[in-house]
Amino acid sequence: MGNSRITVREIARLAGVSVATVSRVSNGTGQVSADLRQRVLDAIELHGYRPDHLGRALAARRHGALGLVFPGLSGPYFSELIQGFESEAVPARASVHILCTHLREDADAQVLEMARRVDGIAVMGGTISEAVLLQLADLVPVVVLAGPGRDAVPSVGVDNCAAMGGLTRHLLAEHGLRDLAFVGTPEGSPDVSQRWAGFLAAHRELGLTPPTEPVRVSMQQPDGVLAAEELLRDRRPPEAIVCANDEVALGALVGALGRGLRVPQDLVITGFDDAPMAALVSPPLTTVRQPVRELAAEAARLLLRAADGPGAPAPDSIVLPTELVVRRSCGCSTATPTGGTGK
Amino acid sequence: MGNSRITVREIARLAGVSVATVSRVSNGTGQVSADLRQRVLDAIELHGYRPDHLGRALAARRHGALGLVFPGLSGPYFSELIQGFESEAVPARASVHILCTHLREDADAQVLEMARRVDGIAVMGGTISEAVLLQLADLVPVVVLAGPGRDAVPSVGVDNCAAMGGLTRHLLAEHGLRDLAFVGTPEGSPDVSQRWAGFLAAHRELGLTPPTEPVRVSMQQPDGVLAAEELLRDRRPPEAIVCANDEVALGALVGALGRGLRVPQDLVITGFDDAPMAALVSPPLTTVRQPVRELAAEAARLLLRAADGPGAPAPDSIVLPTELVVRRSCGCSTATPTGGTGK
DNA sequence: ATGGTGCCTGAAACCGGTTTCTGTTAACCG
DNA sequence: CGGTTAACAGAAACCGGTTTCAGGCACCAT
Repeated sequence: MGNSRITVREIARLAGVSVATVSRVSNGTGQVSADLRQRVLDAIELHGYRPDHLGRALAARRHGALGLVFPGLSGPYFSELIQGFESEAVPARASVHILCTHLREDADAQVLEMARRVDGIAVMGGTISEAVLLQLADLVPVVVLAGPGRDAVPSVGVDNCAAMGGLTRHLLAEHGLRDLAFVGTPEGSPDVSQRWAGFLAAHRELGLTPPTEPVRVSMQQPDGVLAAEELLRDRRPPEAIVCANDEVALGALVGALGRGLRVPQDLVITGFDDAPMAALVSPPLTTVRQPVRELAAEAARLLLRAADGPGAPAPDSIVLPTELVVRRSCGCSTATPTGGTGK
Repeated sequence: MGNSRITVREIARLAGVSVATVSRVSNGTGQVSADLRQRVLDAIELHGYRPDHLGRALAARRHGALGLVFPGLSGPYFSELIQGFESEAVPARASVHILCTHLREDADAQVLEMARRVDGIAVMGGTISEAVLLQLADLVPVVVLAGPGRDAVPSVGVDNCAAMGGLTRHLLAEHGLRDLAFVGTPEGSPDVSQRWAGFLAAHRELGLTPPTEPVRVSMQQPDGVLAAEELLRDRRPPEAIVCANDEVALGALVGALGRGLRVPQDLVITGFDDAPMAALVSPPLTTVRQPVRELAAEAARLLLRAADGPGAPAPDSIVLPTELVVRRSCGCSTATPTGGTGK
């Protein structure tokens, strides 16, 4: 490991100035004569001085870091999320702490612990209890990602209910399908809960009877395979499988193809998210595009702003638009006009 | 946002003791009489005092955080990696900073910046240049994950070359296949590079001629679909597609099934990693199991130890064993004896 | 010459903890 | 009872920066 740390006082001594002057030069704040500035810069350069992050953070009472909390990361969704978040955080010189609670029991304690190390936290909806969320919001600016906000906690998300409603209507009205299964666990996250609600609402709007229960599985690709097997083993399989996200849909697709079924002729499958794979599988997946990156970027922006000015940061909730992406897995032959479901 | 911060001095004043005593109580260090201890604990409890992380970190000259750097996160591999890393870091009360360089140009600067905020960094092999790696190692303990170490930089990984050699031999010798394609970009990461080397070596051992070039694609599922299409469009498609990881293999499988081919009768496909999906698709994927979680956990342990005692931390490199997992996608009818390829 | 103004500069206080060092007190021992 | 020792408590220094505050100085107008 390298040379021991060099401090401001060290540089000050070497340049024959005060620490205040060194600080002013290294931050570009305040006025310093050209002469001294150069002496200081030379000393800094010569000894490779870099101000210590901790000292600086302590003085500024600011960590220069944002936190991101979600249940567990898997799949393209979280990848996009993190990238969107970083795209805002990094230019603001804030590092990103990630915590996946992954159903651990001590998740609450860990989130609270994180609150003491960052300037703001974005929490995926449904990750922590409401009580802890409020407790958290009392410590540090918080925004809920893809979930409902609270009084003092703004949220960033999309209108899942409307989006899934649009997709479901497409299947019911334009394709005349009647026997739809929904795969996903509404209790698992607000996202899925709203999508299930939209699925039900679309049925009722058209005077149809939706299935009473969703097929409850977790949200990853392997779970889609399992769901497909469960549904197709049935003596009376559904006409369509409406999946709560693309990953499950891809799993279902693999499961269906593996059983020798043709999609969409024998079975219609739809997803949600418009992951990169969705366009590439055959048949390409009908789904709903969600601006995940923008969602996360928006959350980061909100947090940075709140961390900057503690003055009435207007905890508005933000809803970004989605877009129905019609491809072939629903039975459409070619790209039909895709309708935006914004807000 | 909550009440303004309470400090040690505040608690000390309220409890009628010195700050030293408060510190001793809140850390459990040193001796404090039962009387004073109780007074302090009461004050702490009453005002909900939690020592400030920055102040503490500054005094300890230690961030209480580890960094994890990789090119970009996608798929189950990184998910496992992060979880393994966290499984060691969190109990040690260290938070995890994540940086995905994702081919950004300023990646070097960002990694260096991260070095000033953490006590140690694990870098995925091939993420940053060797020069920067050495520079980094001069600032903070570093370990290379899944890639070659340097003199002063220990590494944690598996013997990819031997593992892929074993898999390739299985296809060549036991299944009598002759025309194998390799999908993956050796230049992209040390991992793939070694797997390609193992693929070539197995051919030569058996006196066979390997293909001269791999099919160069990126390592995600959509890329596997593309690779399959490219290979199968050929007038003389290969007998088997050996993929550099499971994600690409799953993509290839989807691509092949989508074209109406039967696996393994018409085409053999193998993966690498043993992702959860690998066992669930049909046919289940023959692959190599890598202890990703343990790899990451080992890296975290190494870093924590190095951060603790700067005294000669023995930068040993660690190689964990892999296991050939034979399933049906290679043509084996049932689970045959699986041979461990350890070290 | 005098007073006012603005630019630089450095001493010192501050951020919020930990730790050393010194001093007091009580216990224990011969 | 005198002396050594251990336990305990607090003042002050320290970690490495930033920022306030006051002073010195040159320049200008009166």
